Amino acid sequence: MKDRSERLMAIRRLINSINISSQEELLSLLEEQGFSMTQATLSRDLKHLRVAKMPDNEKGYIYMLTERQLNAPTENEDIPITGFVSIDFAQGMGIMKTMPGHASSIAYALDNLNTYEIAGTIAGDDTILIIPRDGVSKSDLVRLLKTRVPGFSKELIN
Amino acid sequence: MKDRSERLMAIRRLINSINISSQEELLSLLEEQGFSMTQATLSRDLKHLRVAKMPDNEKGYIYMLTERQLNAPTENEDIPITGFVSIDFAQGMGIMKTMPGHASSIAYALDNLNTYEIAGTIAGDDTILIIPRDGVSKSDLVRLLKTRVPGFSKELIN
DNA sequence: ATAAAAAATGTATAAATTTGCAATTTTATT
DNA sequence: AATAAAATTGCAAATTTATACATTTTTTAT
Repeated sequence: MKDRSERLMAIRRLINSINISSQEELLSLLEEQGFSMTQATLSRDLKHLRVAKMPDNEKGYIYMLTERQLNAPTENEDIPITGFVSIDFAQGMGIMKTMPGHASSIAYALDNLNTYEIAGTIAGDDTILIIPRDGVSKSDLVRLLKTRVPGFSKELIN
Repeated sequence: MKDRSERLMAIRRLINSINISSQEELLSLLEEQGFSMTQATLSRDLKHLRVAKMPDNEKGYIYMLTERQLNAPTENEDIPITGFVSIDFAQGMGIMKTMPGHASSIAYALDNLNTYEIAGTIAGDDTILIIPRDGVSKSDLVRLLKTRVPGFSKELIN
């Protein structure tokens, strides 16, 4: 069985690319991709991802990613980020190490995720300070990264 | 009993100002305001208004106006429009008569409703051509105006 | 004004979604 | 590695929402 973060990422992708009108429908799609779970878990996942359900002319009701809606102009795809080395946590903040010179481009990509959890970032040359919003825990942040950043894995966490 | 358009407008206002998590809850609020209806009708109203339900940290789930979300930068309040005289329909389009010189400001306000139904407007001096999107009927348009434009009443329709 | 057509609504029910609880799995700590 | 703490999940039940159908109301056309 694949892991939860992969599943959350898959859910985002599906909702972004297909108009889906029920959890049962989404569940089938996920099962086709090798995920195994119950509808109850899916309900919790959708809540976690802040997925909204809205009326739609064609399909009656469809699921939508809400971060995207909130930032209409910019496309909000999962941004490919390369060059990070590791991440650490201290003082309630994330300290991400990158390859030399890569910090600002990665920080830019992180900013563009336009996610609730990250209040802001500050980039030097090979280090990024990630400032989480109040109430956001280390594990929230880790989960976010695993969910939104392809290639991000737990091996990078110190 | 008040009429449907008033009710739709009231629903918009409530959803905009309060975080509401269920139709039953909204139903009570509406009843306090003198509306009388069943949950089934409310469900249909919400679908009609394209109201989405999305996860929320505080209340679990809340209803949201989706037009607003889609146009984050501009606030999307009901815009007070004064100076219109009457509206007519021909060739599938709306022809709105206004007081002299008022056409362009009203057209501007209409554009800023950012509503699905209206594809665009063209304003002269005292006449506005309202071009509905394909598939939008005269009554859809009338309902929209009654719903979004305070003071708009059926007496103005020719 | 009357008939025909379209729209709106309630009732009852079906469908969809959320959640409490207990159990399992994962993560952190000593 | 062992234990404690936290997170994830399934199951079943409760809650919430949508809708088929019949009926009433409103609109449109004659």
